[in-house]
Amino acid sequence: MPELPEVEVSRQGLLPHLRGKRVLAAAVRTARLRHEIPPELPRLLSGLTLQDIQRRGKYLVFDFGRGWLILHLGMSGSLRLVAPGTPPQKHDHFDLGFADTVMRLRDPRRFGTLVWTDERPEHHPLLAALGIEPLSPAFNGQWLHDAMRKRSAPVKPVLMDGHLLVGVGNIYASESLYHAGISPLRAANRISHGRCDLLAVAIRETLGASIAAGGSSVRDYVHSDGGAGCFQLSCAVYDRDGQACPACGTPVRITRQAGRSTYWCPSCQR
DNA sequence: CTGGTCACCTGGAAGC
DNA sequence: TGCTTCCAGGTGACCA
Repeated sequence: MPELPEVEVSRQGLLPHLRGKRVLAAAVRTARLRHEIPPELPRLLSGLTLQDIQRRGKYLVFDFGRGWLILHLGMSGSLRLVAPGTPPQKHDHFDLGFADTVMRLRDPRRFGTLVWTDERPEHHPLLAALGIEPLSPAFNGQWLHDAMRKRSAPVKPVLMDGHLLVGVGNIYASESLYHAGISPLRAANRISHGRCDLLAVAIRETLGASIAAGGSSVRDYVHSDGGAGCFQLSCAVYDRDGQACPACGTPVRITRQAGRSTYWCPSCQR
């Protein structure tokens, strides 16, 4: 499920409930995620106080001052807060237990990741090679134009390359290109400066609007079933194959790129 | 280096 | 109803 907005909404929803609290117990029920959850994790976490929760790309970093828990939700992961004693359900793989609440990780497809590090997390192999944050001030059209200069692949899969920029997954790649009026089939290095400016703005605004939409229901998101809250923003083209483009009415087209579905308006996007 | 394909895993929807 | 097939919001290993 999660692209950058969903991860950020989770972070914002969890932080006020967990910051400054001490871990009473942690439990690993299923160790075999994408990377094996270290068996000693409960022992390492017990007694530590959660200082902060940061986000890097689609990763959450739980800062315990002298160690960091790095978490990725994969395709199907979600975090929720449940009352202590709540029986785990199928696919509830990990608990981080505090005195008054339990943060529970559910991930049916088990593409998620949960690792511990003693070193600065930005040096961890999972995070060290990540690209620029699209919501940071340094990300703009000029940066994008430079970064894509040597990329002759279609722009859509290039936008999804986490080594270039983080957080733009399959949904927001399609949506951002639509809002910028750029065809997903266009070679990344054949987009003008001016259109890179438009694209950078579209990426930032698409992500930002989605965070804002999810953020308004953050409490529901973490406290209820954990699934729905942040997907209220309707998409213009994503998952709308054959439906009318909101701007011109042309049927939205679906194309396969690098194994992923791309949705776009062949009339508005050139 | 770059770009495309595939595997990892489960579950829901669609097709027969 | 029940079986089969396809698809899903991520990532990195592997190959040409």
